[in-house]
Amino acid sequence: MPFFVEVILPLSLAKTFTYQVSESEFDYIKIGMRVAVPFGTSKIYSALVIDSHKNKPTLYEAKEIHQILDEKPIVTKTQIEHWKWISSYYMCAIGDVYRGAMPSGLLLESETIISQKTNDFIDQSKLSDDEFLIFEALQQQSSLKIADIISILNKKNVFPIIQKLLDKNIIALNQEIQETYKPKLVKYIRLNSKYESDESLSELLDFLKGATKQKELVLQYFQLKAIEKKPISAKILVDSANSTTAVLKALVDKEIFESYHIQEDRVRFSDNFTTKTLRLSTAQQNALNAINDSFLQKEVCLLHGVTSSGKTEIYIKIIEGFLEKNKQVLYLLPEIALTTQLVDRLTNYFGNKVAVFHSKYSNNERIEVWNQVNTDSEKARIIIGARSALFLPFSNLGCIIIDEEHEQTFKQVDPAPRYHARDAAIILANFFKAKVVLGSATPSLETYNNAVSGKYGLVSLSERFGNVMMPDIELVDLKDKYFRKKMTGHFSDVLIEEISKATALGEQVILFQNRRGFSPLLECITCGHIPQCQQCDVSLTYHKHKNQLRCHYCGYSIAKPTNCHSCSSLDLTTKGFGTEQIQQELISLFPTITIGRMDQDTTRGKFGFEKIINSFKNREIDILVGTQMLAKGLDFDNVTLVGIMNADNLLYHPDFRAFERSFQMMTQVSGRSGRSEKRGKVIIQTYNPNHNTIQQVTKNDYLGMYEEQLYERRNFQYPPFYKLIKITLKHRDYEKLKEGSMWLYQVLQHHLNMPVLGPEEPGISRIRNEYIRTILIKIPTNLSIGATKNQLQKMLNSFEAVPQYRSIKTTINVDYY
DNA sequence: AGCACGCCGACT
DNA sequence: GTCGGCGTGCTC
Repeated sequence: MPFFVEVILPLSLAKTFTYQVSESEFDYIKIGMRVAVPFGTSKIYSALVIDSHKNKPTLYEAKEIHQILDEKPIVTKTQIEHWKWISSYYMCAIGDVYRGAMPSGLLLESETIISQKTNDFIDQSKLSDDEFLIFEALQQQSSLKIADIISILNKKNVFPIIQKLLDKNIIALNQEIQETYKPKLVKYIRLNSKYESDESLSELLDFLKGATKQKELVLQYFQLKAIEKKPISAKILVDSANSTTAVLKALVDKEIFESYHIQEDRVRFSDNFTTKTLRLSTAQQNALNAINDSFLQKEVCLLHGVTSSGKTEIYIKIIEGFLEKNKQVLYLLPEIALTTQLVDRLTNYFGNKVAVFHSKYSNNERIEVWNQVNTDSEKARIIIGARSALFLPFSNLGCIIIDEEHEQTFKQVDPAPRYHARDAAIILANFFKAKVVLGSATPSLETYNNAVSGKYGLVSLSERFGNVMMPDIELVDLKDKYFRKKMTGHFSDVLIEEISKATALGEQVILFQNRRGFSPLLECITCGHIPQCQQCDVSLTYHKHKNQLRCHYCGYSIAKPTNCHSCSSLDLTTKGFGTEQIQQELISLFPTITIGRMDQDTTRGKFGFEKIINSFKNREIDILVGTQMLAKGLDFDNVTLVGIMNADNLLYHPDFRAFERSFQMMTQVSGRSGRSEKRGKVIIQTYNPNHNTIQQVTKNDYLGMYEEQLYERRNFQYPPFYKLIKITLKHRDYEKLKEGSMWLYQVLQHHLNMPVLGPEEPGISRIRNEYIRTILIKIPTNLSIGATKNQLQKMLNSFEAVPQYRSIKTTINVDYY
């Protein structure tokens, strides 16, 4: 009787595939193990087994698997269920989820290995130059990879030459699947047992009389041995004796020392932690109790605590509670750069139970954390990570903490799966009956709405830790300042004065300039008016090449006005200025002060971000100019002044979330100010000091912002009242794309009983020679989302069945942010 | 996603 | 007459 397994391939394919296995393989294979399988003519992939059965496929002959790659499952059944949810909810292939979820080191792809076939005489004169080069290379190394051949020949297409060599029977091809993970082995040194007695020891030292360096090393070994009583690693021995590996090797060769290896974890934190008792303030304790109470009835609880209210301490106490129940805890952060700060705090309290997982870790490091979580190891009870940590093989998850819940970086944009880590985490928690804490000083509207409606618990913390006062926010009216010539570049007199005062006292300053200030908006210099879209409640963007203003959402456009629609002034300008310019101006204003800049240009590289943060923390930098990165939960205790250079750049953004985000950004940046006794100051420069959102920031009025924006969202048909699905179409041929997207739009528009917008030409309408169009579908929450997605999928399928349009690539973004 | 198959233009 | 361009369709 034949035996079969169903597998997922790490490709963007929606189907699972069936392979044949032997009976003994069938008995051995468990769901969640990887198998290497041949796929297509020449590829081997590491597929994941999600089922095994005895039903012979009727329509095709199943191929046999190549080999089994695991001894035990490395993916849990819960994970597979979770992946299925993601693939269905976010409308992507299950293979995409598999590929996105696994550390790349566990997703092996075959590589073609070229080796020499015979040792028979080969008539080299019959080889072409290229063929000879390969032949010659094979004399030196027994095997070559395709990439090697490409570099040897310095050609892109090497397959014809390989084919010729194959025909001439000179080479053979093999597919090899390589395990890339290598355990880290540390070399240790011990004394050969024959020198253990005292008399042989003095003999030894006598023997080494002439070799001073070697004798020193042996003596150092005894010293270390006396203090440490632990195995001594080769590195420590050599370093502490100030010796060299050559000396050590000589001793090993003489059989005085022996070397041996121990496998070690790559990622370790010191285990000498001080068990600090953590005392919560009354407010914190109350919040903690309230969260625990809410967990009795609800799965998810929102902790809405103002900036600097000490949310982390509350998280620590919650984690402690779940650790006592022997549960795993997942702690998600929006930004990798924030992990370092948090890891320090958590290891201080919990010691070596903390593991970190994110994409900047090396392959080997990620696989180790994966394995530790898979075995529910003591070393990985608390996992800190960015959104991808969600995919670890938890078996015993008790709680997920999502800090800075409102951050949009939790939503993956590209590639598929385009999931939102917060929403996917809540689903994951459901599988485990685990609890979720969402934390933020400025919750997303969706989350706050869920909390207010009673779906989630809601706990508020409205005072800052240690009775630190909320910063004093002062508005500067740019219109007035420009009019009265009180501006120096982009700095108002007030801001300059406050900067001088703070720096004179040795205090630090943060200046915030939104990077996106570069997006071209038409702004009136006289009154600050920026033209808005009539239908979408967003700013119009200026398109230079067409000389018009456009809305990115509905495609509405007008010719570029010659005078301001609000005050009729002729002084219109396309606005946008960046951090670099601010830095330049600062240098000329304050030549003696050290100025740092933090944006995407300066934080490149693995530790770029940390380097800037640390030098600011160490007070090597007096003024830090930066972009939104500054808004993300960083603690600086010496900052007393925060300046927001131009709030209007934030506000007038072609995005329905612009006001919500502006509020979040300004509130978060303001929160960096005055984190110790002295009350912090915030200066917001704006053309619109009376704008509702700015007023709400000034008064720290989250609720006011929430209610106003909720009203707008209802009016303009946006989340949380409507679910958004964005379809992106791409093609090299402009006309074909235009026709195709219109075809799809009309079909959707005709069959879906809901708003369908587009097909819109986005601001960046061509990327890598491909034109882009987008269609936005708004699903009212009272309609079935699942049914709509099914309908949508059917229409996309029929779109792909139209011969002219099938070459148009479509991507679907569910819950488009 | 990759890779083979198949049908039309620019070279030996 | 062939090499090679990319449109089309399939992969268990």
